[in-house]
Amino acid sequence: MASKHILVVEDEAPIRDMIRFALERTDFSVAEAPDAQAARLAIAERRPDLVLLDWMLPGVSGVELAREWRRDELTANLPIILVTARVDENDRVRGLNLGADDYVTKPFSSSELIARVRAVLRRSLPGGEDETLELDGLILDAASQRVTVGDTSVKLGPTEYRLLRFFMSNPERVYSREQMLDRVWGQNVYVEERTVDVHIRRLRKALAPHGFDGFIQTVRGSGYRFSLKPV
Amino acid sequence: MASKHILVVEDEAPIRDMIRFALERTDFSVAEAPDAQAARLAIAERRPDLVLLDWMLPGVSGVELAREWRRDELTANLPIILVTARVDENDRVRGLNLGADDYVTKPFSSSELIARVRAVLRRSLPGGEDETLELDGLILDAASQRVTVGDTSVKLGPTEYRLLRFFMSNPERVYSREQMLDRVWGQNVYVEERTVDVHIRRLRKALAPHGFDGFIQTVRGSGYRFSLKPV
DNA sequence: CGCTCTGTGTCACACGGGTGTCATATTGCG
DNA sequence: CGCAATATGACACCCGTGTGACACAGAGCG
Repeated sequence: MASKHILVVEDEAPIRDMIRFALERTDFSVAEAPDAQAARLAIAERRPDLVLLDWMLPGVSGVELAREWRRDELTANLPIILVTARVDENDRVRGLNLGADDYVTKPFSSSELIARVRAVLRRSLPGGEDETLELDGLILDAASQRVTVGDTSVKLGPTEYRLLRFFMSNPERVYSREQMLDRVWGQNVYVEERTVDVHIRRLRKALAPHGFDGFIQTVRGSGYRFSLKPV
Repeated sequence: MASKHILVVEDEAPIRDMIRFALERTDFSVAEAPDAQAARLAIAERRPDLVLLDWMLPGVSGVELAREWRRDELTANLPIILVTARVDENDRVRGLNLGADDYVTKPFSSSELIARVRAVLRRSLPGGEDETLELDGLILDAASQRVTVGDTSVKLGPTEYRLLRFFMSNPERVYSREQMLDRVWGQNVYVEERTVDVHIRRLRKALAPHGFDGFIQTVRGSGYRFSLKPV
């Protein structure tokens, strides 16, 4: 397959070089940007499959940049791995809560970096692009981030959307709450497992008027499953 | 909750004991092997959910063993964590390249070990492989945790499901109540042996409408057996 | 700057079903 | 027949899940 393109946004040249070296050795294609402005240009020029984003940047910080991208429809589901020297737990939580897919703290080994990059890419692969999923009349259009059934649209929050997207990409399969947190919320997030229940309920509630709530099934003691077959 | 089974391949007894202690305290089920040959036997006897493999072993080294497993279709995606005293980055890369899922260097703390074990297990599917077992029309799909016969699905509680899964993975063989408690309930659990009888009955009752209850046979004085041949 | 609105995570509580244990009936074997 | 092992039904407890409410943080807007 064509090698994945990765954008490295990092102001310190030595670290940037180290990352580039590690990535290129593993056969990734790499673009670099020292600051937010350069990063915007780089993205416009060639859309990367993943962004390695330094938390601390001169001028517009990595956090702000990430939030900016998350708001824009075009870049909303661009996989982002935050790179930071901070170890503060609060920062970690904040970073992940704004939608980063993973989090790497300096110093890190190149093998760790590669592993995380691979993991995130692997997860975002199915349906990472503007794929539109359709299951039994339920249509999820990734390009417009919209879910419709027939001609009426289903109103979903961002998390519910990602949850449904995950389910529709992986139907007929049981996932534990932990796995769902990993793949829908992002790796290394610390949120209560029971939070999943709440979002499951919200998703069910949103799907109920259209009769699709039965597809989300509880597997007691294990987790949840998205299935076309009734219980 | 059936605990995960972990095989520890390590020639130095003190280290092996330390690892075993740390794992068992965290409620993992542990098997040990001091060398490659013993490891092969242990895997044949009971397939582990994960292997902790020492790099340096007398005779056939851990690296060779890992490569051997990776070649065999049956063990190709068995999660492996390499344990080693080496810190050379080249070795690390070699280890990961031959398919190890993670890498621990001695000396390591038991908490680090546990963390890595958990992380690797989390990535692999719940219940090990997503194999689907089929015996004479009775289908058990591990991915969706569903049991079907024809197009109707069989309603099972969690314990009955695990029990049936155990039986279908090991048919034509008698197991004592004690063995079944170990493998289905998980070791370190204290429940009455008679409890097995009750769950056997529940499983039979669930399978009866489909005519599969005869497969679960009582072996008086020994235990139970799952067999396609009638008594 | 302050307001509202929306989305999110966490908690408390309710409830239903799963689970283990016992008492009793039944079966198998010497 | 007598004893031991197993089958079965009943039952109480408790864990896992559903659900509503709430606090909090950002975004948008005047």
